[in-house]
Amino acid sequence: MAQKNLLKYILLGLLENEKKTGYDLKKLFETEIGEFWSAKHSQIYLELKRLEEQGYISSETGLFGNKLEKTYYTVTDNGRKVLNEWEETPTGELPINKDEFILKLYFIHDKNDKRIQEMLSEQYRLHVSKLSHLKKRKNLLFKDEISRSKNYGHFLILDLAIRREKEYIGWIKQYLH
Amino acid sequence: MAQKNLLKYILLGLLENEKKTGYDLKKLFETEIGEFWSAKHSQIYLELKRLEEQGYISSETGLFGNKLEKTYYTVTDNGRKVLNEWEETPTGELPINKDEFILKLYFIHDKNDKRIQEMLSEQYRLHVSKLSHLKKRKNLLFKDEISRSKNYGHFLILDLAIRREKEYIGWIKQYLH
DNA sequence: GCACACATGTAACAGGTTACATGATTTT
DNA sequence: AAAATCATGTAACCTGTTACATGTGTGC
Repeated sequence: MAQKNLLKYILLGLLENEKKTGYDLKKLFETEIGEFWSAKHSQIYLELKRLEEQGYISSETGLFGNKLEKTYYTVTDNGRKVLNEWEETPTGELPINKDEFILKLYFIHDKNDKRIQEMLSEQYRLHVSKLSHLKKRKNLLFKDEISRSKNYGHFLILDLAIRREKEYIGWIKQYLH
Repeated sequence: MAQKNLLKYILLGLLENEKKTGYDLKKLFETEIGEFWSAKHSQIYLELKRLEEQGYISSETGLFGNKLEKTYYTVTDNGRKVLNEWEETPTGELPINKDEFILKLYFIHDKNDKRIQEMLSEQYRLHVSKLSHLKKRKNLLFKDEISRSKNYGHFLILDLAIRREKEYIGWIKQYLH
């Protein structure tokens, strides 16, 4: 995936309702966003620079709370415009989920190859652990109806992620003996 | 995803049992492999060159069947070695599935935002169509037990893909009104 | 004869990771 | 005092896409 620059929209989306520093954004990628997107700080800081040059965000540097020097970014009207345009554009074309485990499995031809069971066990561990993590997130963030209504999109994708993990685990169980 | 060079192993894996041309490989990415990986011919031809330089594959150019000039590639012993090493290495770390639709949804906060239903309908169409395609593939390739045993890994991942699409559709239905 | 599939390549560029760098503040 | 976290950046490099480029064989 080398060309669509979706990071741009993620940053605009994250800055939409609240000014944030590059570091704040970086941390979001380690938690919340990390479940469905990744980006390193090096890329984030560069992209922020570029977005500012393009006039989609504006920055404000200074000593906030008299401590470290920070640079806060806010979305401009122009930025809000491109974000909305993106949100309204139909996505089309399902993405290909590049999964190394799937790939390895594809190249194992023999039903009785011992590696299949080893690989399935490893995946079982990983997916059970991921499911547990996702469930905790859901409980933490979306206990009540109000929190769901406030961040409905996030609730929906978390729900999808959980269903997906359950299904994945069901599949593994079917073939793991 | 810019560094693991998994294409290398895909090419080795595809060449393992049968010599193929760059064009043959390209076509595989348009069908079979295309369901879980993508690569353009420009990248394939370059990677083949590199793999040959590194001694993992060898080539044979000529007029096969007295028609077009083609270059066939075969895996060397060295290539087979690195392929096996990769297959035996535990994959670890679940991949992040970068999905633009998921991303857009994440940034829609209001439960009653009309765009949610539009997006869900679009995804419904896409996933129903994908599911139908996958089912056809399964019927075509894995009708009987023998074909399953011969390409068991492929059968497994096709089965997973089908379950995944069904689950995805179930999720959409739950929230689409 | 024309369109399409076969067949192979190169070049420019964009997106993303790793590594290099630096310094302040907070926690142990 | 040391370690961890906060905070921001640059440079080298690799992967992968898009576009450019060229020529042959086959089916209509």
